[in-house]
Amino acid sequence: MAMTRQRIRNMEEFAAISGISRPTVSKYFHDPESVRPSSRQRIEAALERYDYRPNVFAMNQNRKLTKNVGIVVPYLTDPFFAEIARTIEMRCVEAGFQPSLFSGYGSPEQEVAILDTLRSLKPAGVLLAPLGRASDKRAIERFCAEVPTVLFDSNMEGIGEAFVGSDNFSFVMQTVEYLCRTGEPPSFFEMKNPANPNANKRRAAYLTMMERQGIEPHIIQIDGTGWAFEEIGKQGALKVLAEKGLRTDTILCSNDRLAIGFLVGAFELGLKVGRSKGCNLRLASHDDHPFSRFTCPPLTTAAHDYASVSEGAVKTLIDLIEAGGKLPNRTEIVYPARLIMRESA
Amino acid sequence: MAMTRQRIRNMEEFAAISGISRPTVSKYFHDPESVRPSSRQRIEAALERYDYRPNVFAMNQNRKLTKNVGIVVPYLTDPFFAEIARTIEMRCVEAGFQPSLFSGYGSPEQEVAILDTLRSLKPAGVLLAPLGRASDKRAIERFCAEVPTVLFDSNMEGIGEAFVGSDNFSFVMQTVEYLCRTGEPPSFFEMKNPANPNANKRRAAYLTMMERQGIEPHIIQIDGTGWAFEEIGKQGALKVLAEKGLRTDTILCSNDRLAIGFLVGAFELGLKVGRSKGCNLRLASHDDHPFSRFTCPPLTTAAHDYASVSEGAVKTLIDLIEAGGKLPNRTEIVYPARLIMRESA
DNA sequence: TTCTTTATTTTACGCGCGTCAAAAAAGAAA
DNA sequence: TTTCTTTTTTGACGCGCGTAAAATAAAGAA
Repeated sequence: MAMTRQRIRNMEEFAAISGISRPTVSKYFHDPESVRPSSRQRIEAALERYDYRPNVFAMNQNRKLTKNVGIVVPYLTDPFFAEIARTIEMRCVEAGFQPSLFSGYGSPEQEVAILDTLRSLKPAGVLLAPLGRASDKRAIERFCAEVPTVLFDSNMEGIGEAFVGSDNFSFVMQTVEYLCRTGEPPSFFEMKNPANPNANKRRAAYLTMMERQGIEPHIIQIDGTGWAFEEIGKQGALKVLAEKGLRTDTILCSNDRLAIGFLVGAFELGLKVGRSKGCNLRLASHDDHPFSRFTCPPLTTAAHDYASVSEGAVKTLIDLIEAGGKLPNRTEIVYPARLIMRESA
Repeated sequence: MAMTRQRIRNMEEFAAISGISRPTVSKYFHDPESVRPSSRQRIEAALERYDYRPNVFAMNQNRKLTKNVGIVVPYLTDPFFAEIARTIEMRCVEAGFQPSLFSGYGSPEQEVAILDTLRSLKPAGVLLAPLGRASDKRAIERFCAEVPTVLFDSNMEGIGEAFVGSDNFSFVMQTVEYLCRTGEPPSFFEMKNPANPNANKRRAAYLTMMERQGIEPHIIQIDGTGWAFEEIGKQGALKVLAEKGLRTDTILCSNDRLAIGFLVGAFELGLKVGRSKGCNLRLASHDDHPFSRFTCPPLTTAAHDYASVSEGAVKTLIDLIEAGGKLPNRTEIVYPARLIMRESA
């Protein structure tokens, strides 16, 4: 029990109390094995009596290589990003780094403000999931030139030392193949102006897949801006269903959040979604959003390999850091999706 | 366009370039109005040519009162906390503070680690939503004694300078009253060992409300630990419904996440939830979780006054900071809930 | 026991900036 | 123009810690 007989203000005070010089104490905190056992004992004895922890930010002030890692996501309120941020954070901690999490909540200005703050943090490296189209590319490029950065989730050509994400084609390939095999071919449901580059790749993949199967593609693009995807999906569904704008009974949403909204729209109109008999619609989607298993019906979707992406991203970043911040050539790692069949399709 | 002809490393370099002494530049960044117009012009001219930003962490190193604010939530992957963190963050930025967001993801050890990191940040104040029962009360108490802290969402008696949250009784009062008035009285559905103190208050409120109406209360407590409330709710629903453990057709969940799980369980068993004719169950809940309007059917729930809570928390913290970190007596502000009638009940 | 060699510790300085007291400049009054 | 005030600016030091080089202690060889 580290009792506080007296508050220790800094390493100097703590060193005085433990009877060791401050630099040695500093070495101890950097690596307890690096000091003589006798010193170590005295330090640890003092640590028992007075609880003291070095100031992380003062540590990084003058350190060549810090243990800080910045994690930047576009929108933390989206459980998809929250979940991937969580796993990445935990892996960073396991690897002995101290992660700091940031979200710009959809604002490009906030995004560059975060990068500026991050510079002050002198991170050993940064894991950045950029906003996408709305991002200030110049600012991000400049940042990546200064700080070892690995992009994840959404790629920006040539920016950052590496990219780790999911293989969008693999997502769409599996869902389209599954839907075509087990029923009518799907229409593709998406936002007209998606902010995220993955959306474009998924559309392209849909077109390719339909062409391969010799089926005329059908894309439904709905209006809406911002990050309220569920609401956008719902409104889109109400509109499309009212206009009878469907060609088949099967819909493939670009992502789960749109699908979640679509489900509500369909529900409101009294339509039954599912693959069983008596259902009016089949609905599938992509991402395996944390909530997609708790919708009614649960969503059939192509799942990110969350574990691999987060592990891969952190591993790539650590390699990058150990390589001194530069990689011989920009690597792109993408993990395939896994089809998850639930009730909705 | 701040072009970088030459990277500015620190304020010294920047001061040299702009032809002003460093301390004056420092003053400028603290308050541009505080320096002579001629100096200001020269600084801003230099700012146009060389983009430089002071190191935030070095700034705070030696500052009497920083502009840092720490925000700590128990589980950021829960959209409820993500949403409240987002609004709080934005209000802090508006008020001229720099928020840093932390989540312990349910781990008490992580929670105290975060508090230790926060000490290093020398925050002007901290907004803390503690884990609850699992928290290391001693550690939190010590922290609050050192750093001006306002608790939010979940209260801990006597800890922190103030508490801002929602009035649990108001939540339950409204849902119980509504359910009783429009149909059969509800059974109360909750976890057996809730980690969050709000859960206990809600149970107590349910008992009080039922007593007032002269109706025998009926509480269903389900097993489960951790933060996977939806799954717990689903399993609980499957069990309760299979055992026909309901007394009426109406269920009131302690919180929306349990309710979301309950909905899936009911769906799986082919039960229709809703207030319209032909439905088997009515289900209501508390929180107005961001997803509760996108469930099928959308959830009837008592909504947190998100805006008031976040505004009140930030305002209280700023008052606390301006009062020098101590308030004459510990204040507790709770905002009433607002009943939101949707399809589920 | 004495001299090397090597492992530790200490000395001294730096990181990027805040802040106070002293000095200089600007402005007002004479 | 000179003198006195009132800003501004600047010099000097400190924050809490990292780190290279110098000094010391421990260990081994002679």
